[in-house]
Amino acid sequence: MNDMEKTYNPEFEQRIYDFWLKGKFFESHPNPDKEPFTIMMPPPNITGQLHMGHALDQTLQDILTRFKRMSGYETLWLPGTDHASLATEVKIVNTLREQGISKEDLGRERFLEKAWEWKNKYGGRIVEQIKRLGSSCDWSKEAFTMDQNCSNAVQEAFIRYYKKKLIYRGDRMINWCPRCKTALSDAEVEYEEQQSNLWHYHYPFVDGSGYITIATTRPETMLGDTAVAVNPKDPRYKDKIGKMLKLPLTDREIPLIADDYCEMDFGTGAVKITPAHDPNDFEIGIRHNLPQIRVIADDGTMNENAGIYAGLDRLECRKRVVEDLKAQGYLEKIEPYAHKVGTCYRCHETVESIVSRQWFVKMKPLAEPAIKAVKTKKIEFIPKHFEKTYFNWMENIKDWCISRQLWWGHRIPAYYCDKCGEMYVAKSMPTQCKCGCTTFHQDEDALDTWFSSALWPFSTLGYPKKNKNLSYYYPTSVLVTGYDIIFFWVARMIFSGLEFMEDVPFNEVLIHGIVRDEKGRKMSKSLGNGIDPLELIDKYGADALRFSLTINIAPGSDTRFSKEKLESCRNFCNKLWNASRFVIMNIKKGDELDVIPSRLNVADKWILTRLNSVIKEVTINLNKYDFGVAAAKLYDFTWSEFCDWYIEVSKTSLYSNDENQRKHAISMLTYVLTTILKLLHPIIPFITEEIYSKYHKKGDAIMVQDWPSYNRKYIFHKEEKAFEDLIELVTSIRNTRASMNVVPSKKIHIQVLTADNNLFKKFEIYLDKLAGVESVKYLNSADEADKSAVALVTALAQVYIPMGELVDPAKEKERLEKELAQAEGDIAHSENLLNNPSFVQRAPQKVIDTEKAKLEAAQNKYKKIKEQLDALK
RNA sequence: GGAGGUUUAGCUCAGUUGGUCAGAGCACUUGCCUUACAAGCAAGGGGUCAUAGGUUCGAGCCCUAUAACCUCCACCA
Repeated sequence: MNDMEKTYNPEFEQRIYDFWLKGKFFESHPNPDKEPFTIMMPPPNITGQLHMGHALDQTLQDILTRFKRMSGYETLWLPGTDHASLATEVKIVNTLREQGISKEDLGRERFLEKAWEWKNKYGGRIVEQIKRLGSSCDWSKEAFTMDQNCSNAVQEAFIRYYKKKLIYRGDRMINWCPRCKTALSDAEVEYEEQQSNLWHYHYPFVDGSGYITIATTRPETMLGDTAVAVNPKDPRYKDKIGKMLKLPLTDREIPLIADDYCEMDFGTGAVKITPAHDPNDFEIGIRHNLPQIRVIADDGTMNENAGIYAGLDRLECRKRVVEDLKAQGYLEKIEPYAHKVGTCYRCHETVESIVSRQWFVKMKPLAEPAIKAVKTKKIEFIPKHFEKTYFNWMENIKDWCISRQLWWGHRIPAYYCDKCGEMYVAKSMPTQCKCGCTTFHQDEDALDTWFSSALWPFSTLGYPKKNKNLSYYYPTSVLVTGYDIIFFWVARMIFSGLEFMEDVPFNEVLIHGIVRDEKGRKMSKSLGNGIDPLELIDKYGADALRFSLTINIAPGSDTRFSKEKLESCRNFCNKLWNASRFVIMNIKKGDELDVIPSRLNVADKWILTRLNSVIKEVTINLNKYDFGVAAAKLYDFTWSEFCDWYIEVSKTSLYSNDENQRKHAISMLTYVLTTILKLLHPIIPFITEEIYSKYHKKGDAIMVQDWPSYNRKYIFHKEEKAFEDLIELVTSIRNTRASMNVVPSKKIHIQVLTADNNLFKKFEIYLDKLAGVESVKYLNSADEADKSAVALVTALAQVYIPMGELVDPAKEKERLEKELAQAEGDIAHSENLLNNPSFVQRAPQKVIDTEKAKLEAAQNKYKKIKEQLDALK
């Protein structure tokens, strides 16, 4: 029966995963008799490599999925990947560049062929890596944001938005990445603090009446200035408003205008206005009807409007402009200044604000119901405080720029007449324009990746086609993700779901933190502090990694990864392995397994009561997504109660000559072990499945067993207390042995004075194994005790251990006095409370009762210790 | 400039509606190859729960300030 190795070795994980796949245990089908439980996996980028963030995200989702599956839900965890428009395109462009090819050389179609080639070759990597974690998702439904389903959904959504006038095309201020050469949404810009300068220089009035000094962080944009603005109330400039200024380094003249936007106390109070390259200036430009002069080209160099500076990179131009201003006497001072600069979230190049013709989603009408859905608790964030983050973003949202100057992605379904330029938004190219022309060209741009991700909860289920999956699984149950993509993704799924499905995409959003390194730093490529989960799995096993990511985490907070924690979890697996190995090696043919015998001893009743309590707590905590607590409870129960005490105690039965006792012990041990394995399964699926298979029918899978339920029938509070008293007694004896340096092999004899000899006799058989007690002599009174014995006072009994010369009366007296003092302290504490009238009046009866019981116990103990002390004298 | 979070043992973190809540793992000390496990067993040391007030019969837990650190959002040139 026992082919288990002595040390836990997770090499069986691959075999177990194959077993699950073969059994189709992960697959889900709409079942009207069951309630669905659905999770949509946040699709990792096809360019991605598994990192610790994925590992955490996957583990939590898998725990939920496995838990709900065992709890009787029709469980679907739908996996997939994201085409990651920008990230993938950059990757392919780089690969091509190494071969000396540019994407323009290749042309759109050939480029896309290459991209699909790349996707087919590498896009599955991350999926294989996810499988190594043990994720129990339904691979038969695996989706990709650019597969037919999702593309249909994207087209449908775009067209419906457009018809409702929620998508429009226009010239707006957008964020432009000069390296990626595409527009970016506001969410895709990351702000980084940079050390820069505030350059002060002046613009002279045309009429020769002096000059006005402005301060800027971006001198090169002055070439596109079309005004200088001051606050209308600013006394310094009040009478000069409307006058014309000469723009240095150019031959242009610009007006001095008044706008409330200008703060009087910042810089010089005067702001140069560049409507084509700054979002605020853009607004001011519109208010004052100023011309927009673009001076920066798409590639980040200065364009023809920059005169002699044309062709220079914008940063080079900055230097030259400053030099020239200085040479011509305009520059006044340069002040060091730290400010935040927007950078591209992919390549971290400084983004430029540029006025450009792009596609936008009108956000206000969409945000409103999305806010309401959370306010009315149709969607709940866990932890709740993330709702504030969500509201803050949604309430201040601006229109979403969705067009990208990329090829890899969903091409915008807009077509333009070759002759008159009339635009048609449709699923396919129109055949005839109203001008009569029959040739068209499609919009060159692709959509923001997040446009398709936003549809994920229903596009993966076949939307826009009405079908069984969609109606059964939507809305999904819970979305599990990190707080870093609340804006990118969660918020957008919410308004998209409400818009197209007329229902929320999920009922709950479980937000978890990020995995940091042992110093608390974010893991990042640039820091080089990333840890490869695959290496950890190779060395310690996926179960150990999963457990280490689960135990003691608090919802929503970041967690630090440490090797020590991982090792302790691996050790736990080893412990579980060996405890199981022990139980299994004692199973004999014909033994009844996994059943609770009809007659139970005190130890059985204790472990069953404890087990029931653990079932209850683990179930409650998993239901409220408190994985850290659930894992910790299981860790403690398995190790400190089942292994340390119950198994130890049951050895007495297993090794006895009484075959009935052995059978009884095996039934109980397998029952408790199997229950533990089930409870642990969602967290550490591989090892629990492997162990389960060792003593169950071939093909039986623990992953589809029923979740253990709390059973009131097996709650025995009296025996629970009695066994805990035994633990106290044994610990007390061990403590004495240790402090007296009695080697474990040396047996001792004890004398016992107890109120319940029968109860103690039930425990007597354990004492040899647990405390090295060879014989017990029952006393009728303390007087009969050996006078030179060490005396222990416990709830169960007074125990006298004759130690012969080993006992130093002085030391023994000291020990007893210490215990006496402690008992005195306890008594004083309780008495204080109970003598306090307001406590007795206001505290609940339950609290008062326990306090009274405490007092009584302490008084008892005090009395007995006192007797010992007196006897010593 | 707003918003949120964190602060508990040497380290990493748990502490559910205020009433055995002062805990776990690792580290540390001591003794053990006790026939499941040295990735182990047993015993132990170690914390004014950031600071100062307040509410309460009772406060890591609730309230108010303060400090330190972290994160997100925001157009101050």
